[in-house]
Amino acid sequence: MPGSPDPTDLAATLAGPVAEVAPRLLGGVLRHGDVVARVVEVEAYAGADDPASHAHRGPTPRNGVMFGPPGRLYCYLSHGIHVCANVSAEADGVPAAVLLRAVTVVEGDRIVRERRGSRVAVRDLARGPGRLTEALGIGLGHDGQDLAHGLLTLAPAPAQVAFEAGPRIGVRRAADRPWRFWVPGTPVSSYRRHRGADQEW
DNA sequence: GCTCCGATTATCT
DNA sequence: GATAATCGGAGCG
Repeated sequence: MPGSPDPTDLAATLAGPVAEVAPRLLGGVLRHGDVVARVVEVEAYAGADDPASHAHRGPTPRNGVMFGPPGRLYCYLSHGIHVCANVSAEADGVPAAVLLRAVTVVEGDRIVRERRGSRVAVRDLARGPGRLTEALGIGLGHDGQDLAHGLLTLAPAPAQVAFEAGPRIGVRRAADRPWRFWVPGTPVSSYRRHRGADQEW
């Protein structure tokens, strides 16, 4: 169907410059089996021009998905223990990804509780990239998965939701680049500057 | 090989 | 607010 692009087409939604398309994922629906959650916080990571990005120095075995087509899941292990989940962006061959930092659980609360613990505060169920993947049951085995079909999917919101922007959390380089986006009034991470963060911009 | 160091989190003061 | 835990990658020689 020619004309205006389908806003619910994940790959088309993510095909543009990552800092522009990242906030479009806010309000989107992330689903893994019976667990459904709404995306409320993301960060944009680009390629050679973004020194904070894994793809900054070119492709490696780990970051390969960032160089592939948009709409795939890029999973990596952080600090030896935490899995972080990203969605690849920009055209096939151009490295970029959107880090999923926080979601709010819409359905499947019981399953999430089994994974995260019954005593965890509601606001901490999936606030933070490591907690998010634990809550959704996302692991390194999901690296490279197409999020348009299957058990694990991401459906963009039909229309852009209101959002705010600020610097990315915990990055040493390009520390002032305002590439974190979140939905006001939802539980998101509190900002932490990296110790000895570079000046840039 | 070998070293350095996190796109984090839980726990402490 | 500050810091330890923890280990796979990336960078370098």
